[in-house]
Amino acid sequence: MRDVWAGVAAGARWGVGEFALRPREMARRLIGAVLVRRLDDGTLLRGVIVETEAYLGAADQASHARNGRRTARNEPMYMRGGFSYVYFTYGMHFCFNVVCGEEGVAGAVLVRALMPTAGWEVMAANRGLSAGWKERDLCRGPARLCRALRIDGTLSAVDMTTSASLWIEEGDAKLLTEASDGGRRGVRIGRSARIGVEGAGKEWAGKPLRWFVRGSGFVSGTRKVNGG
DNA sequence: ATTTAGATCCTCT
DNA sequence: GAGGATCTAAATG
Repeated sequence: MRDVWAGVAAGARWGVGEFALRPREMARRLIGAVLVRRLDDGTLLRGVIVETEAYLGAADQASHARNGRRTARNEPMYMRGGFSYVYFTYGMHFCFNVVCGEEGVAGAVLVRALMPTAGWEVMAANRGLSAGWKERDLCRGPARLCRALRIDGTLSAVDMTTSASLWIEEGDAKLLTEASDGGRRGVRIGRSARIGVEGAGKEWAGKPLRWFVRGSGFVSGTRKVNGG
C-alpha cells in the first residue's frame, strides 16, 4: 500500500485529478481513502474505505450502464470523475458510488464498507441501533453505510470535489493499518468476485472486481468470500 | 457459522 | 410485470 501514498498529504481533499482513473484502478486507489459526510447541522462523519467494487461501462453485464444503457437513474455514471452516484434498490436501500474517468464514459466504484473514525454516536442513531452496537457494524455493507452517513438520492450527481456535504480525503497509512486488524503482517489487499451480481451471468459475475482489506472486521461478506 | 425467507418499491422492458 | 450492486431475524448445523 505504501506506493499509493507516495507524494500525497494525508487529509487533503481529492480534486478532479484523483478521480481521473478507470474503475479498476479507482477501486484499488479508494481503499484507504477517507469518505467524509457533513450533515446540515455541521456534524462531520468520517470513515476509512475498506471495501470497494468496480463497475464498468457497456461490456460489464453487472453494471447499470451495461450495453450502453443511459437512463435518468444511471446518468451520473457518465459524468466526469468526482461526482457521486447514489441509487435506490430492493425497495428500501441506497448505495453510494464514486464516479470516475472522463465525461461521457460510464464508470463507477461502489463503496461497500468503512471503518468509522468520527461520529460513531450519530451513525448509530442514524442506523436506528440501540445500546450495545459495535463500531464494526456501523458501516459494514453498502446500504448500512448509506444509512449511517445519511446518504440518499438527494446526494446523487453531487460534485465531490466542491461539495460541502460529501467528499473524499487522502488516507493515512496508520489508519489503514488499524483497519486491517492490527496489520502485523502488513496491510494486505484481497480481491474477489463482486457480491450480489449472480444474475449478470458467469463471465461478469465471476470477474475479480471487488477489493477489500484482508482480515478486517469492518468488511462485509462471509469468511469464505474474504478468503479467511 | 451458514442458510433461508420476507420486506418493499423504484426502474426498466 | 419482473427483478434488483441488500439487510434482518429466525432457523438450523
